[in-house]
Amino acid sequence: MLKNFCDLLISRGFWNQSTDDDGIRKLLSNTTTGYIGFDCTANSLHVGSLLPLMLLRLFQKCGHKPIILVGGGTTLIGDPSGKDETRKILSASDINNNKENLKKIFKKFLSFDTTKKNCALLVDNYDWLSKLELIPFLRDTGSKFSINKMLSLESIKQRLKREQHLSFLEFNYSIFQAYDFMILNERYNCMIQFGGSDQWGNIVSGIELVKKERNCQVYGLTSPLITTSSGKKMGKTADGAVWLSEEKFSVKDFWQFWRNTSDDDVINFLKLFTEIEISEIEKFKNLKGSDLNKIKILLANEVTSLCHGKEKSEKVELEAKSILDSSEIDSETIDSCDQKIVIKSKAIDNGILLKQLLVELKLSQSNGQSKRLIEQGAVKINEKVVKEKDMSISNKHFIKHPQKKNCYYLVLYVGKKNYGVVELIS
RNA sequence: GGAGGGAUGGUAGAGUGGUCAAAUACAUCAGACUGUAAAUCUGACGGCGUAAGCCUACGUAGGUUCAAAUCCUACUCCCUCCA
Repeated sequence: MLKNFCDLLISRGFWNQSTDDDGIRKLLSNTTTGYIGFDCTANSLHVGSLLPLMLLRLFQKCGHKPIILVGGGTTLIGDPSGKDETRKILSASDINNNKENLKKIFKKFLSFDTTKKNCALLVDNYDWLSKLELIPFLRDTGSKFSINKMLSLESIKQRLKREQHLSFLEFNYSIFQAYDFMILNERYNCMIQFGGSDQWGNIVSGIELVKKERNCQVYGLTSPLITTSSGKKMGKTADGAVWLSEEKFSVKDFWQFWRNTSDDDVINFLKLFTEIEISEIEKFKNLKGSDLNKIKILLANEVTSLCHGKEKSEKVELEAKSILDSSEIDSETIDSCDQKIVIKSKAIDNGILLKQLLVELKLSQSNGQSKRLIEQGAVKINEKVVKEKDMSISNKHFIKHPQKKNCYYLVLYVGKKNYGVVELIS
């Protein structure tokens, strides 16, 4: 059992705003139940959702009971919070599929071991939202909401102010979220809701509803929205999000994502996304330059282990080392490289164009791009920069595999971090 | 129901008959410097082709024209305002 949850949250940077500081401290001095809602708009979560996951994990470690609510019902509506545009409405089967995939991720962070009293619980608001009937719902619950108040919710206000479209469907979102809280309170005695700071309005609505409807004081706590030091929303790269599931984002890239954290974020990220003791992290605070750079490896290892398992994390760390630090690539890296093709030596008797090879290895999108990359000095064959854009590769470029007999290979680099292996068989 | 505005490359956003593969910015990619960071500087940034060049692209389908992102017609979608 860990120490006080509140202090833990504050010291690690999870605490943004609460509805009642003292009340929450008091509540959390005994074991209690809390929840966070997740949309299932995608079939995986990205690093943006890592923060709430870590928060729930801590919550559970402190002995409390976490509930994960997946928004099977609310996803049919779409939350206007923090969005300029109407969200896409998904089909029920998509949502179901997404839900299944999300479960796999949750299991990595929370214990669902039912023999324990505080095992995590996964619920879907579709279970109750889908059963609602409009007229009774409007009478019982709708009457508790004031339009005047709803219009002043930040998420709604923003949309109206900018004269952006807001459908009635979306307008109802916060009512449903409030209703969720009420149901969870009723069924599981759920006392606190967590969420990102953009969820504040929705959380408060829920608290008010529970108060009115069930005469019970519940609480809310938000965590800050994490932006990188350069002010961008975290976890969005150019190609899209940094996903937590391997199928959508390779472990290698995931590790690299954390490895490349900018200096100013390292300490924060260690606090938020790893379980390294805070006292330990404090020691890193004064590090600069290459010393700080080394800490990023620790960060990458920790987060990757948590999300993908220690084994995979260690493997990619090793891989990273061998690509960059040594001129010789170890045999394991050659064998396990994701970007690898095997060709028959006969097939290249007359040579094969380097630019085509790059495309086949997915190191380049097109021959044209290959050419440009070569011209810019980005392409290396076995560590040697090649600038001849129409170069042809033949048997003589291949080198002997350090262990396997009769096996020849070739390593192609594009830039410093991307590489692919071509294996030659007779 | 009525009136108006709009749809351009990953995004934002110029362009309103030929010089447009389409300004500019951001993003991205590569190179240099470093520490696999940030900042900065340099270059690239539709496809095919060694190249000349060819092909495909400005919401969709037609049309006018020697020539269309640009003009006309129909359609689809989006937005705003009034009721």
